[in-house]
Amino acid sequence: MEVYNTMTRRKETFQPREPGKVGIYVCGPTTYNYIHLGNARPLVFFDTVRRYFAYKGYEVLYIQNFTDVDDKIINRAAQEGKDPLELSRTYIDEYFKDAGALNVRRADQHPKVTGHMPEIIKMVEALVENGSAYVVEGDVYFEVRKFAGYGKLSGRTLDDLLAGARVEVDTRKRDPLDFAVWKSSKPGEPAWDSPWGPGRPGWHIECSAMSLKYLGTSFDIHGGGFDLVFPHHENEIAQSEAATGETFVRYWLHNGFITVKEEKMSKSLGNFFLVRDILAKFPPETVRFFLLSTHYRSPLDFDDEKLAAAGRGLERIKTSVRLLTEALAKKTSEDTVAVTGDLQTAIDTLKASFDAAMDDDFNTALAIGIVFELAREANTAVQRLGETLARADREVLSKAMDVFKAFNEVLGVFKVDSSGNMIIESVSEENSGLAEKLLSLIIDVRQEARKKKDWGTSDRIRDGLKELGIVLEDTPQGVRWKKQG
RNA sequence: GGCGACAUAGCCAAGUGGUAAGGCAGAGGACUGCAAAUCCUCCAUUCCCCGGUUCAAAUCCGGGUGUCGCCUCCA
Repeated sequence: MEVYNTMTRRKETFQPREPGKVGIYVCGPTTYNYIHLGNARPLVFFDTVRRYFAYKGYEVLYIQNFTDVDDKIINRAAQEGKDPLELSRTYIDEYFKDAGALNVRRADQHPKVTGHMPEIIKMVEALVENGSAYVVEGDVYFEVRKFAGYGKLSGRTLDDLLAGARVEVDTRKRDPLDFAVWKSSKPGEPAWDSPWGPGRPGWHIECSAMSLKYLGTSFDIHGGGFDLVFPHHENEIAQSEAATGETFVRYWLHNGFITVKEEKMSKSLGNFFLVRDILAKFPPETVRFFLLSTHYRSPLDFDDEKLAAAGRGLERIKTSVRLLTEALAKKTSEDTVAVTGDLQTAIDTLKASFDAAMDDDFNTALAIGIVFELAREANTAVQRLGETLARADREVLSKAMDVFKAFNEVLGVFKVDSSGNMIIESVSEENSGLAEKLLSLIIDVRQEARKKKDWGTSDRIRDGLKELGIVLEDTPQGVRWKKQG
């Protein structure tokens, strides 16, 4: 398995710290707003990474934090006249709603800054004690010149960084690039007691303290968006390695940006789209599918048209799963002549290709191409079937279904019900019972009209239902209906 | 100013030396009462431009052009 490591800027063979196990830490959101699509990309991507490791048989420990104390939260709370900690609690709840809709599994732990003050303070103390950090009037700064490797992740030297620096001059700092690991608090701000007086952690230190707590030193994978490379991850490395004397992380993975009209989607540009607003217009499967349809390190341009095109593609895959389900519901015949031989041959090849694609730095775009090929092979096979199903064919089709399920286990596009089947219909409302009965009544009436070749009535019903989002398909086996994807 | 990434059909997109995956859209055909769905066929002699290396380059090297990003909060 090969992964692209930002630290070395090339693909490397993945070798876990401990065989058969993988520890992953992903930087989660600072909770002062609903998440936007740019935030959703790393969530969905790293959820897929985690799923793939599990699929490969690894024991995965997956940690994603919430930064729930921070200047941005404090400012936002002040604007709204709310308590900062209350504000972040609210957005953490909302985060889980959006992430859950996108079928992102909960991490094994979701540590919060507020729950880890002792660990953070202890780490700051260690940095002060060994001379990596210094105290000024209740603030504690990390001294970048004391850490020889500073800049190794972002590939820049201190002088490079200084040359273009737009940092405000703070005469209390020994170097303009020194950064706060502990900040003294102003009256009214959330504060915790520390050896340096009341204050709160600087940005960066929480991820170091929490990842080390749950994963230990030299853990396997640390992930996040490319914009975290500098300064966030660079500073995490400096702090962590200065404190522990050991390599912080083995592999650094960073996802590219979502763009809008080719420009980065970001809060400061104001061109962001909230996940919940997008979900009001598109099914969550489509959004997840769209996010995975491009390699994670490439930029992904968002607009409604592109999302709609992704949705139409996804419809093909849904249809194929539906056709397979219907075929498997047929009665078994004693026929010994199998007609699905080609599918049989294709399955193993496609499965191997899928794994190879994912093994190559999580190439979900290629992997999705393979899912489409499986769909075509399965559709072709299903088309050759008669009224009943030979045993051999049943075996092949159910194997094909299993492969679809395995692919979905990794990509996570469709939610899965309690018996492990993919949920491909977006129906299942509470009152769907009545709705379905009404629908089947209407379909019966239409069938009677069709028998009488009353095409006027028949088409009027079909067109009318289409306007309501119900698509009817007349097949030799009867009428099939589905909700418009 | 410093550093870096990318440039493949109408659109999206994979492909790091061996002769252009896949999807959307489009055209034709099979099937259908008509549709829809599905299947089949077609849709880049060519991968931003110019040089070079090589038997062979979208893929490597040099130069150019363009777009984007980081250096400040951001996923």
